[in-house]
Amino acid sequence: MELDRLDRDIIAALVDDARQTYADIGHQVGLSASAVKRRVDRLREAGAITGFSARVAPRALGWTTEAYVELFCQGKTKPSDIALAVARYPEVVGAATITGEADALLHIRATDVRHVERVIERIAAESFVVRTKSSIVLSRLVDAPPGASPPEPRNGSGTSA
Amino acid sequence: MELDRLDRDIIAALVDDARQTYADIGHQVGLSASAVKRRVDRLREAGAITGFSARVAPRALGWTTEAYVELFCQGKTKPSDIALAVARYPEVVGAATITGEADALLHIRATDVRHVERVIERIAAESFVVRTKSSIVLSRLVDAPPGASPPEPRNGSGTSA
DNA sequence: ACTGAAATCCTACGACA
DNA sequence: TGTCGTAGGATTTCAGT
Repeated sequence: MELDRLDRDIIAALVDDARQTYADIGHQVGLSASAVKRRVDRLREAGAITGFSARVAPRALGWTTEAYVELFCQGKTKPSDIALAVARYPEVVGAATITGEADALLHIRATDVRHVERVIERIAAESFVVRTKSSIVLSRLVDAPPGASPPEPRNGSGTSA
Repeated sequence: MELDRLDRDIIAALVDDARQTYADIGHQVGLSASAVKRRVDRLREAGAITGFSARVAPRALGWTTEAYVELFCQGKTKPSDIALAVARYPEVVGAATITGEADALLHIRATDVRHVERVIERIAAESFVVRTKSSIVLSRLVDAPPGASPPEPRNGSGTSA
């Protein structure tokens, strides 16, 4: 699907605040309320906007600790095997297969360091896991909503500075 | 602040769909619409809910490639230095200082591998950066909304399986 | 075909019990 | 906390460009 700058502006506005009125968004991007709604509906149908979600402070819910865990797996472990296994852990909030020495990288949220340890212990016990290498997060520096900025790969890197 | 199960259920409902009506949420958790609104207002004021955001499919916006980059910094680099530096890059959607060999881990989203390369090149040129070690994401396995699940560290790890 | 405007329905929000 | 009443937004329809 093709997105013009109006669509991008609307998405940016909705990422910033998903409960804004269509009139407000229209005022920001220079459109009428119904025009905005039409485009939003189209963006949802096209799959560009997958839904609307509350932004939650993990700390307020008790998730005070996070960690990244590299997974080293047996020879021919399928990504889907890893996906199925780690999806069972609510503490695993992110996972991806990656290039490099490790096969996968997990992002874990837990209530404390002891909790992290328990989860890693369990994951390390999965049949396909050979070894793990974990890093506890000391302080989070950036936590940006995904896709808030426009990807215009004209010449530079997208950064004006 | 203290959160009871009703609050958690409301948050879960809002994470699932932030544009639900208060009446719908109330129906799910067993409360009236205005009671739900009162709690939501309280949760926002307390900082448990920080806002409402549209969930966007990065691919639809052109972010087809992501990578994780470990940063090795000079002796006494402050976390705030790293934060200020990487915050200038819209491609850096996540960053944290971590334990282990590396000092920080960056999460980067870009339009293609070439774009990733350019960003890493620039970040590597930052004064405090000694070395970088990057991993391109092959496939994303899990991408959970933060804090969707309840942290009840009773005995196990939170996982029933 | 896409936009702006009007009409109807429904939700949010405050007051009261 | 639940119920009620009102103001305002959401959604549909219609006309214009």
